[in-house]
Amino acid sequence: MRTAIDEILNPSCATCKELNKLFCGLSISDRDIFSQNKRKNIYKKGQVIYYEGNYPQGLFCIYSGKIKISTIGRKGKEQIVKFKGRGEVLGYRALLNDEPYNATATAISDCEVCHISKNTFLETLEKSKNLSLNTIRLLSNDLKESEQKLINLSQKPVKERVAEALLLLKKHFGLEKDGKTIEVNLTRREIGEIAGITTETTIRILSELSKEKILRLTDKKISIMNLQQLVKIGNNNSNI
Amino acid sequence: MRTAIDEILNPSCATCKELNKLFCGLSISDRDIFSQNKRKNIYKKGQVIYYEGNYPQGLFCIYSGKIKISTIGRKGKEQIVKFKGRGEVLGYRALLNDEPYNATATAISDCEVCHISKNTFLETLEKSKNLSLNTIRLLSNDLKESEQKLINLSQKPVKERVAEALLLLKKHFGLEKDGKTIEVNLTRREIGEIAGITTETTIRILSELSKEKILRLTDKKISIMNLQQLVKIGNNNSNI
DNA sequence: TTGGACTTATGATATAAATCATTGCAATAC
DNA sequence: GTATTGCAATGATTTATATCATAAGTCCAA
Repeated sequence: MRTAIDEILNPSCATCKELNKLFCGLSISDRDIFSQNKRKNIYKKGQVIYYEGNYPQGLFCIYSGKIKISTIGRKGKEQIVKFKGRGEVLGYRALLNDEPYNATATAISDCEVCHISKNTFLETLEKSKNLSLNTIRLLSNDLKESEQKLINLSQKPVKERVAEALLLLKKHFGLEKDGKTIEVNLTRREIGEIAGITTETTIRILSELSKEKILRLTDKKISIMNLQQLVKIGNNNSNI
Repeated sequence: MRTAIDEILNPSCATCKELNKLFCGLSISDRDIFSQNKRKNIYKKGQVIYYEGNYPQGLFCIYSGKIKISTIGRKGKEQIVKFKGRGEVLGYRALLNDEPYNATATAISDCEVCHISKNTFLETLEKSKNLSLNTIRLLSNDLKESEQKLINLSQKPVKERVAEALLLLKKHFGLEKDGKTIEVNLTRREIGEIAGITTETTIRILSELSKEKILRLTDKKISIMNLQQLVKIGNNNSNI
């Protein structure tokens, strides 16, 4: 019988189910298979969950914490591809293609991450209609985001890209109780890595947005004082 | 009974099956359902198969010809996202998400394109394990290409992007019998739209590559005289 | 508590690529 | 046969952003 201690050490996948778009709608028995074949691991801020180029051994599920997915581009410059938070799954693209990861996953806060073995996942995928339909939904949504980002990143000037990066952070991490401050601590360099621009340019754009009263910068925290205007600058189609 | 005329007017999906990654491995009965619920249409070069922003009514399958997928970015500038050829399927991302197309599909040569209705596809997807696993493979492969393109497009200088665009064309459309000339006619503007750069810059880069004896430019045709060098410039990871 | 390693900040300079402008050429229309 | 349009080609100019340089503030470790 499962005790409260068990639940803390290795939480049941049922606990996560509302958060997790991949496993929702799965049968009890399928969820039990996942619960029994996974382990929860701890990653400290800055630690790496998986490295670009390595082969996936399974699927990762975030139980708590925040993770960035990034790759090394030109001249060793890091490019942040996306963020993942509580309840989200990572590493499935590489797992499904049976290919090396093409990006590195790094904890940007302390994290608890479950790991489901490759065989467990792939066998269940073969059996479960719901799981494969959920996977299709997840992938096609990722594809949409990636294709949209492609256009944005290659065609928008830096100010719009920074605005967009901030909106992305807001969408993904939410706001503090004040309803204005983005609930994440990132350096200027990391924000630049989302927008694909240099640190110096990022700093300049941020202070420009601050002078325009669109943002307020306090310590590492960024508060959105004029969301409407920021959205207008980012003029982005979806990340409000 | 199907006659030869039937086959020309509305070819059986069985005919395409080796080419088509989505339908391969499907049961006879599933393939018959597709065969019976589709129509083959003709599109002349330059005609549009579907428009960005419109809702999908079904799935398109290329029986013959070449199609470009593009979107309108900044300042009305067109960005070519990818190409599709014989046997390939298009429009599934939007169909699966039940969202508007986020790009426009245009014939770049005369085409025959089959159309399978939305319901037929989605119902079969619910029923057929093979179809959903194939869909997953297709999507995860698209996702990989899109994520890779993201890094390339945003970080590489124009010369590398042009080299890459040419390699992409070679991969997708192949070479003529001489083993050097790319089997497609595109304007300089269109090549620029693949690489995300202006027409003038494209022309300059192409003539530079021509001076370096890497390319030979004759009329609209582009011949790759030094593939090794072109790959080195594109230093791309996968599109050889 | 001092030194080192980051991070923010800002100015000066360099540079890649866009934009603007012109010309010639080939294909198509009148 | 001439006008018109679209594309290739190239030069001159502009502009956005990267790069280089410096300084001050902050965090952490020894």
